[in-house]
Amino acid sequence: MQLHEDDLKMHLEPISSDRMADVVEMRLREYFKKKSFKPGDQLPKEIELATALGVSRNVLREALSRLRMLGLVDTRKKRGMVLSMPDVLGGFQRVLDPLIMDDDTLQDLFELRLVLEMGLADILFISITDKSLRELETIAKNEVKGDKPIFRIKNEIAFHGKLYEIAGNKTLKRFQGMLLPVFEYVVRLEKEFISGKVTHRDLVEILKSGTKDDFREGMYEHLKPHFGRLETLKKRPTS
Amino acid sequence: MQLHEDDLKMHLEPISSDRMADVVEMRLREYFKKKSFKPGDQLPKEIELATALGVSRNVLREALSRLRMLGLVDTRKKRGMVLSMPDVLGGFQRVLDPLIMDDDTLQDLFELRLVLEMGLADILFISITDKSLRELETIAKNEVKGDKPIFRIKNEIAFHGKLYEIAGNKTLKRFQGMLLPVFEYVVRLEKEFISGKVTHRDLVEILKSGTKDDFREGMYEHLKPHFGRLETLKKRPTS
DNA sequence: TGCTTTTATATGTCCTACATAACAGCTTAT
DNA sequence: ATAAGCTGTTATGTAGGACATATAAAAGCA
Repeated sequence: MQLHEDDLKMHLEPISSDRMADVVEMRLREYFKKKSFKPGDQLPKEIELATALGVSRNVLREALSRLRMLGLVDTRKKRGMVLSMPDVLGGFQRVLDPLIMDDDTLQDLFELRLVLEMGLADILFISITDKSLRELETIAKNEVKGDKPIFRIKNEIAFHGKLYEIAGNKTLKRFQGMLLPVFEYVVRLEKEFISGKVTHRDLVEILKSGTKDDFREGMYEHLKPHFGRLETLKKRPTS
Repeated sequence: MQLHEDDLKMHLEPISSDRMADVVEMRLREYFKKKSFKPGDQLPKEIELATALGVSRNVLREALSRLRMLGLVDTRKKRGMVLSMPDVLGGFQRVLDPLIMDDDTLQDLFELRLVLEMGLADILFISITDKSLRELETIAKNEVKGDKPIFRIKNEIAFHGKLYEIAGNKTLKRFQGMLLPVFEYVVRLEKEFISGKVTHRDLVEILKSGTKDDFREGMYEHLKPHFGRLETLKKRPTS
């Protein structure tokens, strides 16, 4: 039944949600694509677009405002509009508030973080250098111990963020940084934080002299409490 | 010189990009948070918000249009506005066009997909059942062989998508589905596609009787050409 | 009480007007 | 002749009013 519903949603989009701005936004995006505009290219003026689409400048501007928000178009007075390179994570960031997400999505993002951490190993081992390893070690050794959540979050962001940085992937680093608060939120919902047996310092040691598989195993142990939680959750049919 | 520029960017944010709609959007989001509105809660009327913020209804509506796009607010005539649960991936999806991304981001997303595939193993092994394994096998066995890219993409989406489905993570499945076209775009840019030695059917066999580590190794081999490409890319300083 | 009609109201759309920034072309001073 | 300054043009940014439309709530009716 659930699958059937999803299938319906996939093929049958809700008909005209009655908002012109929605349609205009879509049409504009299609237009840009069809004309294969590239970043930097000049776009027609507002009035031209509005009349061409048969809507008021007002509605057009509502749609443009969206595209501007996403960084897809850039507008300056007199100079007109140009297509530009959007920030891929911008739209994601604006919506990532744990308080306004449904539980399933919250759970999905929780798992997403685990997937990222576990999957990072391969790229990490390709990119790591002695220098970056030393920097990581410094971070791990400077960690402030204490039960206070603020410290733990700071440590987590610093250490794991550094891992992504070493992997040389700015987008991934930002992504993970955005995901962490959600992750912490879920953890705190459930129960008191139980730390894994493998610490950040242990992970550094593994990186120094261990293999890729060792690291994966270490990371798994580091995240073990969370995986444990998953196991009890996934086995029994949710909702 | 490049580093100097980055340093400047870090400390000197561009001053007020001058658009009221940007400010209003931010202020509204702050307001919702401060009042700790939850999905379903009624929001003030447009006019009230506009006068409170000291802007025209026009500007306010531009900001609201953005929030509506993200699914953050829902508006109906007469009924007013209510806060609602946004689609976390909606904003991401709207921006995911390989043609308008810079090369670094493209590369980052390419790697992201690899990370996801490699990191999925743990959750996969927690969630997999006999039934889903049979379904996966059916997909792998029905694959149409042929050099045509269309078939390859379809197979990839079907098979790997099923993996995420088995993992029981709808968000992740959607996410991966959105990432795949970007991935394929990068692959096709580089050179002719070289298939890994481990096929989808092999992966199914591993899932049947192998361990988690076996599966990871298999997946790595399946994606080997891409990892190989990464290695040559990451070793030499990129730009 | 239960159904229908009316009314009030908040959003959706359009229009006009003017402010503002930036470019282009001209003028002027050295 | 070149550089500096002035001026008009132009496209976006903002404001405010007007009306359409859907719909919740109230009033009217059986």
